[in-house]
Amino acid sequence: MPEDFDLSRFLPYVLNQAAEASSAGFQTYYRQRYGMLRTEWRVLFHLGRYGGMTAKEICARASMHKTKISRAVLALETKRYLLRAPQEQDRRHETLSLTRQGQAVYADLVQAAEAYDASLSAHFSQQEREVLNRCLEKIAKL
Amino acid sequence: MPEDFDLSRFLPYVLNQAAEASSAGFQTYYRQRYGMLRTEWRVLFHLGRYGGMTAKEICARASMHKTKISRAVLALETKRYLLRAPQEQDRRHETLSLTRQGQAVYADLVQAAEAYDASLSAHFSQQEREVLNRCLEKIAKL
DNA sequence: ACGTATTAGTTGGTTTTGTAACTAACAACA
DNA sequence: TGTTGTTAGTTACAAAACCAACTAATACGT
Repeated sequence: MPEDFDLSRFLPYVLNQAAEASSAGFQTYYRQRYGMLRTEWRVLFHLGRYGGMTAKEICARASMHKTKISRAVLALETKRYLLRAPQEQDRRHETLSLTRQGQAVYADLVQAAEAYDASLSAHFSQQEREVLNRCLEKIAKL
Repeated sequence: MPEDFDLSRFLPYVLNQAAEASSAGFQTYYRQRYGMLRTEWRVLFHLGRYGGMTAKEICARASMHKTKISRAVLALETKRYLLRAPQEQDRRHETLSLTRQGQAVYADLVQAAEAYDASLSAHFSQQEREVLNRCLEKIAKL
């Protein structure tokens, strides 16, 4: 029985392979160009897209652990891509927001991401792309 | 323009989220039960499924770096799940193969993987499952 | 007001990964 | 044979991820 188990049909395996392969190209871009890590561009994108929010909110949205976020925020702050502003009514919360420079980097990365995604999508039909997205979102929310 | 970029449509991002989410359940199983790491079960599965082969061949098939393999092989050897046999005509190559115990673990993990995959697949139609697999394999080979 | 419990975020120490340099075995060709 | 080049696999060191304990601010019950 075990003989016919096929790794290439085991969803967690294939998903990981695909995720790694698909990340490689974009990673090269933000690493070489801005010396950024995966967690860093993710935080940057959340702030760029949805505006100022706290680290906690990014945790929830991106489902990343708070220590990852904490370090990514520090790195982005050091690069002067974001600012922290402790909230008045509760100084434990700090609202994070992008600086001008951070916004510029975000804008550049967005266009790179769009171009990259387009080059990936070119391999699929409209319908495949829809099924793919629907399924992946469903899995991500498990 | 950057305002309408949607992370949840950026393939590398969603793929990573999905990959992580889908791996979690199975990971719990092999970690708790056998103290294994991701690279370790992958090596174990390659040997279990395709029989004895060298580290190099596993590298190629699984597209993992040789140092990862090297460490996983050491770990599996220490657990007495596999044996090394240097080839006579070229002692640089060593053929790796599972011990009885390794085969037993493999068999157990295969059934766990099958059950787990089935529980994931339950969320999708036959057709979705096919599209998904086809697309993922294509991406993995990029 | 005071002690206890929560919550946002950080820090420290260990584990895991990544990268580059290394060793050992072989090949090829003068 | 000896020199140079390649290849399989390992090791050492640096970068990054993981987890648990921590700090500081607030809330809540008494």
